[in-house]
Amino acid sequence: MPYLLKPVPDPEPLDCRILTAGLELFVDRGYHKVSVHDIQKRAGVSIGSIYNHFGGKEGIARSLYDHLLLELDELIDIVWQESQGIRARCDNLIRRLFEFTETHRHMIAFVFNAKHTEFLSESVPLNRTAPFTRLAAEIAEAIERGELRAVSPVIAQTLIFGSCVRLINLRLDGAIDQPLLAYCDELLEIVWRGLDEGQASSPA
Amino acid sequence: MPYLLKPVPDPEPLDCRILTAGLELFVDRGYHKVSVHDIQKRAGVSIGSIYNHFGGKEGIARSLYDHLLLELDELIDIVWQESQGIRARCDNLIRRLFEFTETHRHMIAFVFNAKHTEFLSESVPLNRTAPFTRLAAEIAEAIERGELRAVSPVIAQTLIFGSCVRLINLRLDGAIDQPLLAYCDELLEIVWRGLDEGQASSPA
DNA sequence: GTCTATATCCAGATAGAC
DNA sequence: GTCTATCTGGATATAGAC
Repeated sequence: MPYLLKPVPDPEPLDCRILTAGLELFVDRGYHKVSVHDIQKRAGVSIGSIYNHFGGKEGIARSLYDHLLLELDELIDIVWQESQGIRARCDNLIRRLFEFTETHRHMIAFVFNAKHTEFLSESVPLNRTAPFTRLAAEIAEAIERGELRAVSPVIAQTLIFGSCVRLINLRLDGAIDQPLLAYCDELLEIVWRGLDEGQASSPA
Repeated sequence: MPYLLKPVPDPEPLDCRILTAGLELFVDRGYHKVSVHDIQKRAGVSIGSIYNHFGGKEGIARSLYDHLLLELDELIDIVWQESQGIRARCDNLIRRLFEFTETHRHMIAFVFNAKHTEFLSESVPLNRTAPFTRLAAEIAEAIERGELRAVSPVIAQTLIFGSCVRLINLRLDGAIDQPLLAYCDELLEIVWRGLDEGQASSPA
């Protein structure tokens, strides 16, 4: 199982191998161009095992989706404990996401660079999942508290995380050559310049 | 043929019916969940005709992609003639894109809300197509001329069009209830506040 | 639980009449 | 050029041995 936050256990169990194989193939080729046989082959297990564990291709994708969203939620927990104030917290989170984009490419790509509604029947769209609604709520509350300018929450969310996700997309699509961290400070400075209460300043 | 800028001819020719049917089905169900038979049925033509005109399903998608990008490029022509200065031009363009999102949903969705690399073999990724590289170049030049703050071009592009595209995505995914025009002024004000040379001001 | 071999289905593509 | 009928490949899913 592809862990974003925890180390992978050593003699990797069968279901982890299946998930890892699926993740890599889905991201590299696109979900619809991957067959169960491809996954079976790469994972080094039989078709029977795949159907036993996950019930088929979509089951693998759904398991990956659920798992990675859970890890994202845990990441937010960590970040929210580490930092205080909406700005520092968002900075921290975005910086980590940019890092993970380089170090855990497949996982970030599966979450941010795929259209899940096209292969997960009845899946909640990404922006209604727990981590995303949570971030949306945090930003809305920060606006109410006066930590950010009094703008529409949806606009603030778009500016802050939309631009972050957009950069991740561009990087994963090969449109940006440098690691995203190279742009992190600049991006955040501009975003907060647009959204900060008070005038454009940049306290760390 | 689904025209973004011109009216549709009245006794709609056969190849237009095919393209329109394909566009609607691709957007509503997702490319991979549409069969040539579905398109044939909805367009009211035979399979043979589809293969004659477009060579198959992918041919339809490619034709749509090429055509819509061309129309987007023409739209930029129009906008660039109508307005002067990077800010007014971007405002104008974004406003029109937001309008089209309401009035020409399928076309906007096909261009901005689909992963073309997943079904068009060897297709240029969206951000390397003519209209997008053109916009990127315009922004980079505006920065050089001093019309915008001296930031990395890729960041400025992300802020301006990334946030615009992101809002379109959210709207098309049903995450935003109001027409995007309701947010247009607010979005642009914040974006330019972050990017304008001189201090945050808002000349119409 | 894991495997191989096999069945079933359906999408993409073609052939050939009109 | 347009149509119907048909072929073929490949994917999902299952059956049944081990």
